[in-house]
Amino acid sequence: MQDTNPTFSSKSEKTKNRLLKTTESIFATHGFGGLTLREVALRSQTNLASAHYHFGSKEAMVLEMLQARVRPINQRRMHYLAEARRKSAGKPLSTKDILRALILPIGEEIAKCAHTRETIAQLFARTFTEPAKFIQTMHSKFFGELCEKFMDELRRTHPKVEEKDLYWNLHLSVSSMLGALAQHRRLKDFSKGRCDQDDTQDMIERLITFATHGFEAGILPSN
Amino acid sequence: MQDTNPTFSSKSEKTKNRLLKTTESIFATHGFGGLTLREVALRSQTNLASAHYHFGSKEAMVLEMLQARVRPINQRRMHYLAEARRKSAGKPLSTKDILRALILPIGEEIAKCAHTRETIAQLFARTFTEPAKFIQTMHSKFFGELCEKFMDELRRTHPKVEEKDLYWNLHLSVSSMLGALAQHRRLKDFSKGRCDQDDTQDMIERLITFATHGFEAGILPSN
DNA sequence: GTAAAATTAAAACAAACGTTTAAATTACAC
DNA sequence: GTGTAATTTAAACGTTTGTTTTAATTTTAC
Repeated sequence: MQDTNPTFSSKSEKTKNRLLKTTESIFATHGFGGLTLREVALRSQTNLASAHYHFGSKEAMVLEMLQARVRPINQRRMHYLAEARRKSAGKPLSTKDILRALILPIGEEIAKCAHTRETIAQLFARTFTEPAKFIQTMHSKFFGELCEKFMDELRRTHPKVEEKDLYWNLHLSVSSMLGALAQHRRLKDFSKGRCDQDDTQDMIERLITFATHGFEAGILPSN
Repeated sequence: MQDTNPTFSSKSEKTKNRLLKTTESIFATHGFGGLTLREVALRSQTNLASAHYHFGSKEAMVLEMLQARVRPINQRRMHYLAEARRKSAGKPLSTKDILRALILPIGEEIAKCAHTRETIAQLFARTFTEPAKFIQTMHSKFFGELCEKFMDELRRTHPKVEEKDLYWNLHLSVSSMLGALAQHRRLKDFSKGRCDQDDTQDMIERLITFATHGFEAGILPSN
């Protein structure tokens, strides 16, 4: 609560944008309950009332911030999937291609925001673990449809595999991705600096490899 | 906040135990910030002040509840590791044996508490994602040492693999486990009932397979 | 330049929170 | 049974929260 980061939101920026950026930063580290409108106002150099003026409520402000982050990522996921299908010329995609389309856009988004690379990972993960009901609702809306698109692709690639096994291993793949993001800090703590946790590219590649082989092992009849 | 579950804590039980059980239930679903002493008192059929009388503070109460859950799990992890080493008679363990020792105790703990099977998974996951600082501190204490024990074992099994790669893939294995627990509900939502999410045994087996193959793929020189 | 609209600022509100206090009740040793 | 400690209860306290209100200021349009 007492980080005194200025959150580098210069006054020149529009107020609404400063509010969103500050909200993002605080939400990532402190969660929805730990985010205070008074601290948002302080760090974004605005007034306490401006959050309500621009968004109507604390909930609405956080929701808008989250959607602004999630939407482009999901669009890029669909883009990668479409591109892969175009290249494959009708043949089913590989498991790795599908999971890459799922995971890569997250890495790209992290790489984009240079100044908040450490906390942006937590932001996405928190979207999934936040207890607040309105966030879970948003989450269902955003990912319900996406999930079915990916399932369609997985069914095409693995036509003989039971539905149940596909769901389970997609679930595990998504979970490993989110878990890795959420626990990103822990890697530094426990490895005592032996891992370069700031290398986003490296992390994404590791994640894709991990998920792909985990997935394929899980849909085998034996084992 | 307005679940009216009685939390089935009969008055016959000692007050302190009723408080801990109720705390566990609410913390799992609402997190630390969402847990209210007034609701704990209500659902455990005690007084608002009793939390402070028995534990000193809200923080101390939650901490005690968490430690009571985490400690036996970690003990069993060490037990499985020791047992595997005994059976192997000096030879290095398989990756699967090591990860099984890590994952299996969670499943056993979930299977034990029949009435809270759905929420207990969230409980463990929340331990890792909670923003509250005192929880992160506890977490470091409890898992820092454990992590090194597992790393020792992994080094023995994979002597030629770089330290960095072992850390990363242990991290990914733990992450997939926690992610799967945290997102347990989502599986039901997205699979529309096609997955039996209540089969703990099945979940654990899937997790072990997923993590093992993900891990081993991640420490290969190529790929 | 001026009126209207949009935005920012300051102050106060009611509700909810963890905590404390002090009295009432229960449990237990002798 | 009596007295002492342990426990439970009820009430209040001081903060902090999101929100609302009202006034001041800035921006925009003509």
